[in-house]
Amino acid sequence: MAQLDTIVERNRPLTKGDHLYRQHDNFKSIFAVRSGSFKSYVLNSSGEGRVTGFYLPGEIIGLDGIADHSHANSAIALEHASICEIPFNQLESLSLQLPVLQHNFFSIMGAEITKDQKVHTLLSSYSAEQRITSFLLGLSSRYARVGLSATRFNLPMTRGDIGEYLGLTVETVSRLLTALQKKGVLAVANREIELKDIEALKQIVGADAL
Amino acid sequence: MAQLDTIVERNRPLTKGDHLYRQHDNFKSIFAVRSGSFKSYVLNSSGEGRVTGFYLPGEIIGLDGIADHSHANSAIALEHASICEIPFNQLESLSLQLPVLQHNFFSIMGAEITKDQKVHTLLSSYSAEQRITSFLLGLSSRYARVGLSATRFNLPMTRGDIGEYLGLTVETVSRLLTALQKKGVLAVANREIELKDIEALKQIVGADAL
DNA sequence: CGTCAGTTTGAGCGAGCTCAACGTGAGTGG
DNA sequence: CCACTCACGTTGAGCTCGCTCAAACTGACG
Repeated sequence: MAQLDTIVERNRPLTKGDHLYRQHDNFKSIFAVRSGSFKSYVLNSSGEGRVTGFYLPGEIIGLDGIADHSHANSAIALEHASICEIPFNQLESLSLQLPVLQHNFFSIMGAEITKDQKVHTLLSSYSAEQRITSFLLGLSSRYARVGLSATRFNLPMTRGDIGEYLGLTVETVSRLLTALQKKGVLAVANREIELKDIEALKQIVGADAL
Repeated sequence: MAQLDTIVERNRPLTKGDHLYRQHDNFKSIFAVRSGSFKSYVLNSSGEGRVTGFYLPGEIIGLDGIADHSHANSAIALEHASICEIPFNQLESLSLQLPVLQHNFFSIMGAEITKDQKVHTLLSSYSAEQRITSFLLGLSSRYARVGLSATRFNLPMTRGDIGEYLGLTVETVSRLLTALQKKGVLAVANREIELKDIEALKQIVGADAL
């Protein structure tokens, strides 16, 4: 892993609104989020965007460019953030020498595929309430994975971003957050959220959590 | 590529309803579809399934098991089918020796990720009519890729399967196929379909085709 | 302290779902 | 070869969840 370290470039910090790359950009590197958060999105012909993913510390962003050497999404910082840039061709070369690295990278891509398929199920069969709940539980465990609180965290994205990601409107997202708060299972004030009853939230999603 | 050939196992043919693997099965191999077609699906706790993908000749199935060495989906043959089985650990070993193979496999996984993200956009922002249309155009170009007709082909899956995949009910799928037929852009009889006006279909989906 | 993006709340509407009934064709057994 | 069956498909009628449109509120930042 020390060898991986040699090819990683620690880039300058990014600030809210900075693009990491844009749709159709030439693909050169993947990025590991060190701090802060990003969203990826696509623009349709009428100029409106759809959010395709959120990326938190410890997660990998940019895999959408591997297939055809050009990014399918744009990626933008949601707040102050820093990243590690990993040039893809160097990663490939090094993977030929380090079986563990190759194996890990296959796993990372496999995990992305599995995650996307779960989102597919979520979008094709869950109600609005289940989508929001599942989304919040997902954020919770992703924050927990990097040692942050699983019950109290900040939403780095807007209600609109959440809506685009989950296939809902801003209004629906807002209304449901209020409704869940009235149920007492969570408390939300602006971007700050506290999950007060994880078990109840899991029950809303159904036995099969995301 | 001749070396890849040495690790591929050409399995016995499968018939409609045969499982290639089941959810939670230990992951051992990925499969290339040689003929016929498959669907992958997950069962939720209440026993109902959601289709997560369709696999046609020339496509790779089983990538959902790479991440945690266990399949996230079940895969079942929709008709008589044959496959090539590629043991994954052998593929990994060989990839260490053949840079081209490693590169190609990264590309294949990257393509799967890009495809899944397009489905995400489809499910989160398209109307029922756009979903069906986009789905049919997708099938069309996938059949064309292996030398079959892009305008006339058989639907190997049921209306129910299509509905589960697209997040619609059987009734909606059926109604929309009838409606599209009345518009004159396609003709459908049972499983046989003819796309009569590809341009019109693309227009329904919008400028950004899937 | 004004501005503007983001958020909330309300009222009405409609796309797609639910429930129900009927049609159809491929496979099976007599 | 026909009758039966059962999964699959179609069509209709009514309802509901989430969308649309509209208006007001909040807070961050210049």
